[in-house]
Formats: sequence, structure tokens, C-alpha cells
Amino acid sequence: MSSKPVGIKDVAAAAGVSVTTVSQVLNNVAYARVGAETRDRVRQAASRLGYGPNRLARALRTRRSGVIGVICEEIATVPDAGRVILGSDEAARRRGYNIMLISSVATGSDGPSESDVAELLDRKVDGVLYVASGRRALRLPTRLTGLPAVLVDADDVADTLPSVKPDRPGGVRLAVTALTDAGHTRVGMLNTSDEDPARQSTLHAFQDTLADDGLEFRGDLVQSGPSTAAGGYAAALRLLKLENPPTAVFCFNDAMAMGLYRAAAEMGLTIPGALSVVGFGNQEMIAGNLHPALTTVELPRYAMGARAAEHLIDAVEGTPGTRTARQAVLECTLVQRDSVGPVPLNRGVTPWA
Amino acid sequence: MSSKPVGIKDVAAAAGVSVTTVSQVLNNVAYARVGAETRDRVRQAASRLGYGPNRLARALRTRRSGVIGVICEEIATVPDAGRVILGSDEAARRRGYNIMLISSVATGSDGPSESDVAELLDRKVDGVLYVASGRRALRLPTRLTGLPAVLVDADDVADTLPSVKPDRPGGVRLAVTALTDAGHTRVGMLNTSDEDPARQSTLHAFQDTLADDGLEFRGDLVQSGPSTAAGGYAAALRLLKLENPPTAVFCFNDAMAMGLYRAAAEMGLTIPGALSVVGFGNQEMIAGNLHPALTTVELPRYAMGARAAEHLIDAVEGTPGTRTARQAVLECTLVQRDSVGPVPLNRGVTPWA
DNA sequence: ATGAAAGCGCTAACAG
DNA sequence: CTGTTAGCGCTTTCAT
Repeated sequence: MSSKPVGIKDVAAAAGVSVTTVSQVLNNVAYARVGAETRDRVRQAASRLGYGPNRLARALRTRRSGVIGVICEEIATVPDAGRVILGSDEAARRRGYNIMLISSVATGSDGPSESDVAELLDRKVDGVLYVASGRRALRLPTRLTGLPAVLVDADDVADTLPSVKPDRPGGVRLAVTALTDAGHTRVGMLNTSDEDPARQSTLHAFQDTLADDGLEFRGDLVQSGPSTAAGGYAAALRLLKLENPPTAVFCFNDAMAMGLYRAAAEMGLTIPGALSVVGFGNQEMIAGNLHPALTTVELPRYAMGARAAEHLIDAVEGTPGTRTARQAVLECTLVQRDSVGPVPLNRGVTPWA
Repeated sequence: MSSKPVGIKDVAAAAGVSVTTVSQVLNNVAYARVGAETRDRVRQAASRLGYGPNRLARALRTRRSGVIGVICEEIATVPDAGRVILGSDEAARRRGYNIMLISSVATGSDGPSESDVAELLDRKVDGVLYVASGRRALRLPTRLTGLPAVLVDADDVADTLPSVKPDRPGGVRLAVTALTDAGHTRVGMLNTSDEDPARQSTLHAFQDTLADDGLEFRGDLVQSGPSTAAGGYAAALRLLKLENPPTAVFCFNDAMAMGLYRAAAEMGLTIPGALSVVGFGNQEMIAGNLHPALTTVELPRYAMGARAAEHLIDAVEGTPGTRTARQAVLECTLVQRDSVGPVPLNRGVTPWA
């Protein structure tokens, strides 16, 4: 109630100079030629008064708000949406920007709605970050044209916007290799049967890794189901009841791995003694709480957010036309816990010994 | 690249009126007396040109930005932080506001840092929402004084700010009652042993509910451990190995319930056949994926965010001094799934029959 | 080496 | 009923 906002005039008065000088000193204007002693006086006055520039006024004048709009799909339901937001926020703030967050619902192949974008446009954001919930190709509002934008975990149909995504194939390679490195040669997979853009690519990466390791791919060793624990359980049962079941299983996600745990327990198979498993996604809630704790691969959510923000700000500040690399692909990491072990003695290359 | 931003002047020119008239029409200024025909002309021109007011300029002039700052602790690690943010965003946008998001780390009993608040102040937000990660009492930066603020799931030490929180005791009652309503009389509890503000209150609510249902409270029926699956497992083992174990268990959170599932499985106790369980928190990742699916109580995260935003905006727009109710307490809801059943035949009031 | 003044796009008195 | 004008707080030419 007490303190009225202190403006540039107050600082000028306190320092005994004009507002011009204050502005130039505080903004470190290159060509400004101000005496060293004056500079000090200004800076001291400013900090003594607790002066902070009114960013609204500055934005109006400079046509640069220092705000980036972040449109996030399904923020409430997507696991770890918070991580990418944290990444963008921290990267943005390091460069003097703040983020304006808009949550949206994902509808079909559409990207942000016209009205979401309109709000951001009216707020004069310097650029927009679109955080997708299901890595798919989307169509973008026409109004967005002209504003720098970058996509997180998605492409636009015109393939004209920069995007940053996780290296999913690399991630599955990490997962599968964790298994083969432990000596497993019969490795199975629990894939999703859902309509998911990652379904095919995950399977292919699985096959490729096997091939690179000189292992034969056997179609019956991949079973599918809905990507939930229940789906994983059912698929796992089919997998483990095979005449010649795998000694290790890679799962499409951690929830399916959770289902696999149950199937294994029911069949008296201990993990990792009789069966090794690795998941995907590193849902802490699942992976950290399963017993034994699940080895899985983590998507670089934080880095994706940070990198996207960096790209965006580069585009905002760079000469219009100096677009940087269109696509950034970030590495996943393997989170090693306790679900991978050596090949059980009575199983292995020669089945049922 | 093509369209230059259309301003109020363009609309005025297109409609053949002055900017004043445009402003008044578009803002529905009460006392403005403008002909109906003129209004139409203005509105049509505006929409034809795709005019949207420059919110920065408007804010500068009206001293109201229409932006609320949301400081969120631990956005990346707190489960469902996204839900409260979604709630505040949707509520805010319904009233023409947008949110500027700042993520912060939770440090001790401190609230938002001085610098986080300073950034928001410079941006001229109309108010701030502070979303805490661990419902504790916190100290607020002095600079915040004068700006409307509301706390989500926390109190300030001075107890001077409005806050909105979940009715945890009510939630516990819901959980325990689900058990007693099914006929259980020997109900146990898995409590956290962590330093957690909710530890005591959860226990008390448990006791109170039992008392209200005319049930005796027995200290040995509550076992504690770290609030993880591992902690829940260990505590559950102690509980179930009691000479006279409970037929139903209420858990501090869903992770501990997950541990209880494992303990029960190892001891050959089926859920809900031999043992009923209800969790707390509704972590979908756990509750929905356990088998059988876990009955648990859900915190009103979305509603908390929405309500907090409503409160805040009321305070922003209301006559300074017309503060509404200081505290809002929102109800939890029971999410019924498959982990609660009747009292097993061979157990019950008379133990070991 | 420093200051005066114009103006970013809008709203709100005040005139007509 | 509608138009003119003066700022909101800042940056930035242009004078001095």
C-alpha cells in the first residue's frame, strides 16, 4: 500500500541527470558516451530506489515484449509436461524472457487453435513454442505466419517450422542394448496396439538393434496390447507362455512393463533372476516404485524445452532469415535400476537345456 | 511476412469514424452514446480487418495488464501440478486474463523468491498465484505487498493472504468410510514416516473417522514408513503379520498402497477378497495400473487452480478492501475402483473364527 | 558528454 | 452523438 512504483524519472531526478542518460546507462547502449562517474551515480540511484523498468512500456516502444508464448497440449494429462515447461522457462529466463502459458486441448491433427494464437498475438509475444502431446504432424493457424515458432515433439504438415524431438530410435537402442549387453539373445518385446505414431518406429528400432547385434528377429517374440498395465499383462502372458519364451523383454512403456511384472510373478518368474526387463519413458511413479525398480529409458524432456526456447529466442533475435537448423534431435538416457540381470543358467541360446 | 499489424486507427479509417468511437464501441463503454448503425459499422470493420487490440498499449494506459503471474514450485516433480495450472489458466481466460508462468524451487519455508516476484512486478501482472508443493506455512517477499495474491495449498506465516486448499481430513474420511461402509471393523493404516505436514493430520482424521463410526482405534494397526512403495511394503509386512491383522487398510498415498499390494501378494492375500485397500492421491499412473485397480481419493487440483484464479481476479477487480473469504477449502472425491470388497468370511469381528 | 522531444497504440477526459 | 487531445513509461533520434 505504501510504495508507489518508481519510474525512470525518479531515478533521473535522484541522480541529477535526464531520463535519456538513465535509459542509456541502464541499457548499456553501445554508442552512448556517458562519463564513468555519471554512470555510477545513475546505477546507484537506480538500485537504491529499487528501480525496475516497466516492461510493458519498454515493449510498446521497442516492439519486443520479451515474452514467449508457450502453448501446451494436455498439460494436465501428459506425464512430465512440467519438465518441458520447466526447461523452457529456465532457458527463457536466462535470456531475459518470460513465458506466457496457454493450455490447449489436442484435437485431431490440428495444432494450436486460431483463438489461442490470437490471444498470444494480441499480447505481442515475440514467438511461440508449441508443446505437443502426441508426436504427430499438425496444421498450424494461418495467423501464426510471420511469428517465429518452434514445435516440441511434433512436425508441421508443411514441414517448414523448426522442431525439437527426442531420439526415440536411439532410446530404444539404448534399452535393447542394455539387454543384449547382459548376454541376452532371445529378447522379446511388448508393443502397443494403440494408434500411436511411435508404434511402428519403436518396433523398427527394436528390429534394427537386434540386427546390428547379429541377433535374429522372431515375430512371435513381439506381442502387442493397449499401452497400459492391463494390456502389458495380457501380452506378456502370451509372450511368456511361448514354447520358447524370451529371457529378456523390452517394453513400449513403463505401464506395460508393470503388467509384465505381474505376469512374471504369476508364472513364478523372478526379475531379474529368470527374466530381465527394461521399460521406456521413465515414469518415476511406476519405474521407481516397482520391485525390483525398473531399468528404463528417459526422454530428455527438460532439455527439449530448454533447447526449443533457445532456438526460438535465437530466431527472435537473429536477423530475420538467419534460421538455424530446422530439426534438433535430443538423446535419451538409460536409467539403470534393478530389472536387468544375466541370462538364467537353465535358459539361453539352447532352450530348455 | 505480409500482414502488418492492424491498429485501432485502421479500423477507425475503415469505418469512417474516430478512434475514440472505435474504442468505445469495442469496449462497450457504458456512458458512451454511439448510434446503433455506427456501432455496426465499427464492429464490422474491426472483424473484417481482423483487429485485435494491442494489449500492451492498453495495459500501459489502463494500468491493468490482464495478466496474472503464477509461481509454481517444483512444477517438474510435483504430480499433477499441471492440473492446478490448467484450472487457473482456464478460469483466468474465461475472464479475459492470461497467465505468466514462473517455476521456482521450493526452499525451506520460503515462498517465492524476491527475484521471481520482481520479474512479475516489472511485467506489471495484476496479481500473483503461488502454487506450493508442500502445504506448509511460508514467508512471502516484502515486495509482494500491495499486489493481490492467493496461495494454493499453503498458508503464509502472517496468515494474511487468502488461500485455497483441499479438504484433506474430509478426503481421509471418504477413504476410511469406503472401508467401514463395506463392513470392515478392523481397519489398519499405512502412514508416512517422512517429515510431511500431512502426516499428523492424516492420522488424526483416520482416528476421528473410526471414532465416529463407533470403531475402536488400535495403535498397532497403524504402521509407518517412507511414503514410497518400498516403505509401504515394509510397513505392510509388519501390519499383515500381526497376530490379528486388519481386513482393510487405508494408505497415506498410492505409492504406499502399491507396496501393500506386493506384501499382500507375497502372503497369498488376494485383493479385495482377503484384504481391502484404499489409497490417497489418485496417481493415475499407479492407481489405474495396479491390479486390481486401486480405489483412492482424488484431490481437487483443477478446482483449486480455478478457484484460486477466481479469487485472485475478484480481488484484482474488486474495490480494494473488499476482500472475500480468506480460506477456501475444496472437497476431495472418492474414485471407486476395484480394491474394496466385503469382509472375508473367515475373518471379521471375531478373529480367526 | 548530456538533454529535449517525439511517439509506440491505446483509453479517457473534455469539447463540440 | 462524435472528435480532439493528453498522456501511460519507456527508447531513440536529433540537438546542443
